[in-house]
Amino acid sequence: MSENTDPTLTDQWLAQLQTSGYRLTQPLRVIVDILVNSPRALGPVELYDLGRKEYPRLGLVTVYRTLDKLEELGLVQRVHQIGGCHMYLRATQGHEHLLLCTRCGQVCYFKGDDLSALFNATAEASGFVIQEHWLQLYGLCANCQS
Amino acid sequence: MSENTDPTLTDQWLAQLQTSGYRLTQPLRVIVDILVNSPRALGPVELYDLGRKEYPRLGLVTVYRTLDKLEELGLVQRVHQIGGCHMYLRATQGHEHLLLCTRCGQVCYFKGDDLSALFNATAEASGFVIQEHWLQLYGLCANCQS
DNA sequence: GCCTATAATGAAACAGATTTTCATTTTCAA
DNA sequence: TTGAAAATGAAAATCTGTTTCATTATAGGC
Ligand SMILES: [Mn+2]
Ligand SMILES: [Mn+2]
Ligand SMILES: [Zn+2]
Ligand SMILES: [Zn+2]
Repeated sequence: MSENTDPTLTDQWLAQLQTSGYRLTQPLRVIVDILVNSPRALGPVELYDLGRKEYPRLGLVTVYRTLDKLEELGLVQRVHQIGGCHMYLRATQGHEHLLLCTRCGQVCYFKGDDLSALFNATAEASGFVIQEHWLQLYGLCANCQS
Repeated sequence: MSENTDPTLTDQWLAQLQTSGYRLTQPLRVIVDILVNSPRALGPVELYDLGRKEYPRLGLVTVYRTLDKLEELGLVQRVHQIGGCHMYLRATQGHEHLLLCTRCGQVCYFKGDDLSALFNATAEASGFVIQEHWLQLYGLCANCQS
């Protein structure tokens, strides 16, 4: 196990996985522990490399399968990268959005956007019925500003 | 050439490509014409199939290379799909965002979001300097509501 | 604690998307 | 018109992600 700075959240995830009918295996525990404690989004291969430090015979296939389970349960979400494919990150809680550091990848969760006026105006102008919105901010974290 | 409903914009793109040092080839013209006139985002293979109707010996590699050029010049942008890889679309002009139909893919460009209050509050709370934002709305277009 | 049904794993093969290589063709400025 | 250089397209290579299947680990019943 790594330093496990947040055992409570790890346990919550494991409990939810078990409740949902999944078995708690060693590879699963390792992957959950890494994701819960990561300050930034991780790609499958990154997660695989980190995971093998804890559990050397981990397979990349298991990483993909575990990410699918966690995404299905809403515990992680995809973060789309500007260039290519996406990475995974602890999901936002309720109505939160992401603020990502463009230099180090540090992620910050925020809430408090009220876009209803914009939605109404846009719906009226376009004739669309608006169902969802997707908002993400980019910037420099406190560390990376120097 | 297809029906070419907007020759002016096609010409603008070609002029900008030429100014940037690119040669105006037949495959390039075909791809630009399709993208300028598309009402929805297209994937590379879709674009390839459409392109071959106009220019049968078009290669898929050329589609990829042309999309790179157009993206580099800011003429097209990627649209991230919920599941996997992205598609390409005429880029927004200035400060516009996208509203996409979840059923037929129809795209609508809109402007008028004022998120400055949110940016200020979030910057203060997080210590980040905010550089960019990414906002995309999803809904049902007028046609798809029935 | 031991046993067993079955879920989960990982190696290998497969599939799909994108990139690289390289010989040939096309563009465009002289 | 000509030729240097850019662009093209076929084929091979690379990278991601998925499927298959034999083996292993888990959880629940004893
Ligand atoms: Mn919101
Ligand atoms: Mn994406
Ligand atoms: Zn940073
Ligand atoms: Zn529609």
